[in-house]
Amino acid sequence: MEDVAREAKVSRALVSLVMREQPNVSEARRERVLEAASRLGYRPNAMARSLASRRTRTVGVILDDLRNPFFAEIAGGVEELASDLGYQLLLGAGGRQAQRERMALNALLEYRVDGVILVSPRMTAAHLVAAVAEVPLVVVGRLLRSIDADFVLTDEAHGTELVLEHLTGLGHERIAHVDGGRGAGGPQRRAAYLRGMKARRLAPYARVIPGDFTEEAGTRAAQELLRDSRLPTAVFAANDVIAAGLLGGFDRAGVTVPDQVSIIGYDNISIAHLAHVSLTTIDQPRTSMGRIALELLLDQIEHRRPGVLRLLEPTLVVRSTTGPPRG
Amino acid sequence: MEDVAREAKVSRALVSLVMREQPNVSEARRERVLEAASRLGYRPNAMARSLASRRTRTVGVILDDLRNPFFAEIAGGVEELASDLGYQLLLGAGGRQAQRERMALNALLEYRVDGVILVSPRMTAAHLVAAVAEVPLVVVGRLLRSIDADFVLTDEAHGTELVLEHLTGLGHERIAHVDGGRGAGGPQRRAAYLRGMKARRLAPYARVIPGDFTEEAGTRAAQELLRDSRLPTAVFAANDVIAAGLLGGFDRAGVTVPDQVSIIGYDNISIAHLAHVSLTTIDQPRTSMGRIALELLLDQIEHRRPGVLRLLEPTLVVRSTTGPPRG
DNA sequence: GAGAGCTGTTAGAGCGCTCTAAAGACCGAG
DNA sequence: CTCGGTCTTTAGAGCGCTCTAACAGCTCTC
Repeated sequence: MEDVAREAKVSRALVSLVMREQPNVSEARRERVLEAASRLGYRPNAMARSLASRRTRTVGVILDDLRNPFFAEIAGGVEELASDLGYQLLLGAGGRQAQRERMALNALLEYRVDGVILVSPRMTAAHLVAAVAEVPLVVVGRLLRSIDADFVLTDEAHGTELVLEHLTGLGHERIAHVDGGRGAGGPQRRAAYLRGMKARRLAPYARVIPGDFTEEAGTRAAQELLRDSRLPTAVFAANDVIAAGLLGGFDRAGVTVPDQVSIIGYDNISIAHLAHVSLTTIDQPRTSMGRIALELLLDQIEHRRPGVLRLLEPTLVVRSTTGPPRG
Repeated sequence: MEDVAREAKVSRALVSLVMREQPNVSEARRERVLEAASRLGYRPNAMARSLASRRTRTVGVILDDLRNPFFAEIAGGVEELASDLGYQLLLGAGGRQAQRERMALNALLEYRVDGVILVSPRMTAAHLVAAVAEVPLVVVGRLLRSIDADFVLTDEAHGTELVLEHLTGLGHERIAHVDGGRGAGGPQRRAAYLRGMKARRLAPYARVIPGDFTEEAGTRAAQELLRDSRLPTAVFAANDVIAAGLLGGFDRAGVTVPDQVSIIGYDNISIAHLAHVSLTTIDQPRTSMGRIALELLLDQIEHRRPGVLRLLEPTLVVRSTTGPPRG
């Protein structure tokens, strides 16, 4: 910067003003500075800028694992908007362990990110409270009323209702559910399923098969269901990956979908739309979730304010794995 | 830091030594400093540290799009190792546009990342040359002999040979190829396919259907093949997504896989292993590619040295979409 | 033509660290 | 007791920027 100032025969301060595109710089000098900068191949040092201005123009994102498309798609939404707005993304993965998650968060805080987006965090509420005291925070996919942060959620109850409406609309009554265990959304979907079945006077047909959001859980669930004398006419999987497992399990047993059993997933991850899978499912707008999370975060960075809850509506995507019941 | 020094009754310099875990600090003082730091909730400022030490302990990763599982999995590999080694990840996406890619790179350079990993970059060789002059660079999935950077590649020719060996081993001769256009790996796979067919005296049966690494390309290719009087007995898709499109297209036309036609993909992205898809394919070790890229980068950061080329071997994964030819 | 009120420019302190060089503490050897 | 050597600690100068306050040079008003 020193060199640019000398080259353009102005003060360092003026170079700074030009680089930050501040008003009240005469056109003549602005050009002289810009020209000198490009002649010298000057590249501003964001570290120094951050140190002096106490603003890094970076945001941190912490998620479970990039290899899980659900998380990658949320990160994709954040990235897209961030780069448009000139923010830089610092990424950390927690690998489903609260411990690693906290370490990743600490690392981000050392870099003085302007804000943090936590996607389905596993850490305890106490740790989240501590974090909120240090940095603007947006939590995606998990709600904690005790914490004054922003939350981005989809309406799991509504999504589950859409599932049940769709299936009962087709005439299904014996609807089983493969649940997702304690991961984000799992308990809510199970509870909403049980509530919905009861409300429809289908409680006697309700059946929850324990799972954990993995394909194997789906495969196992298919085997378990096949052991019974009579298959349910429809199965509601807690996510698409479980549904894919079910699809495979039934396929191998010669059970056709949707002729003998309907299958519906949740999330609408990219595999769901593949023509060959063509899974009926509930769409969670992952990219939007990421984008909205960042919007809230930046707003929070600008003006500290009470936490906000953004509830997004999931939608039903009907494809080929559901149809009317047979028998 | 000032406060910690005062609290522990030592100099700032000593606090710095302790925080960096340098040797030659007496046990007594080290503990006094550590205790003072935790009492004050001191968190080192990585920006200031980076500014003073001229090392940021961050690496930049630039890829097309996080929503593409192939890229997300490579990034996942980088992230995993980075967090183990105490490096922070700055992420940028180029969205398949050379222009955006360059902007993302510039942004990373302002943050003075210690090194950059470029995954299947689209920018011109000239821009890469310029980048290499400024920062240690590792390029994944693209080779440019004129550039003195590190490269991580898989052996596309070998992978394609594995495909042809597998198919001809099953007895196939009429093997078509749906190609990937100009994206990374596409031209290499097509060329190797044509070479391999010729070497096996199957050149008359060689047939390339133009595509572009998308599912639609696969669907269209299926339609095109179905218009012919006679189907090939096997189709080699330039990647798994194309293969999925083929699968769907044939499925809808009532053509069974692998009974009437075998299908083989490339990449082994996560959908490929799903029981219901069960795609025979070539595995590219994405996570390792990311990890190795980072290893090379860090090594390059330590000691500047001539560029290195790391060629990884792809492997064949036989699942259910290939079988012997019929008719 | 003096003062107020602009706009455009600058000096210089400071952001929170690292790093070099030098000083201080402590040891055994002479 | 002094000296050289090793180990530990410290002062202080940066790292490359921003930001405040002040200043210079205007125009406008009365």
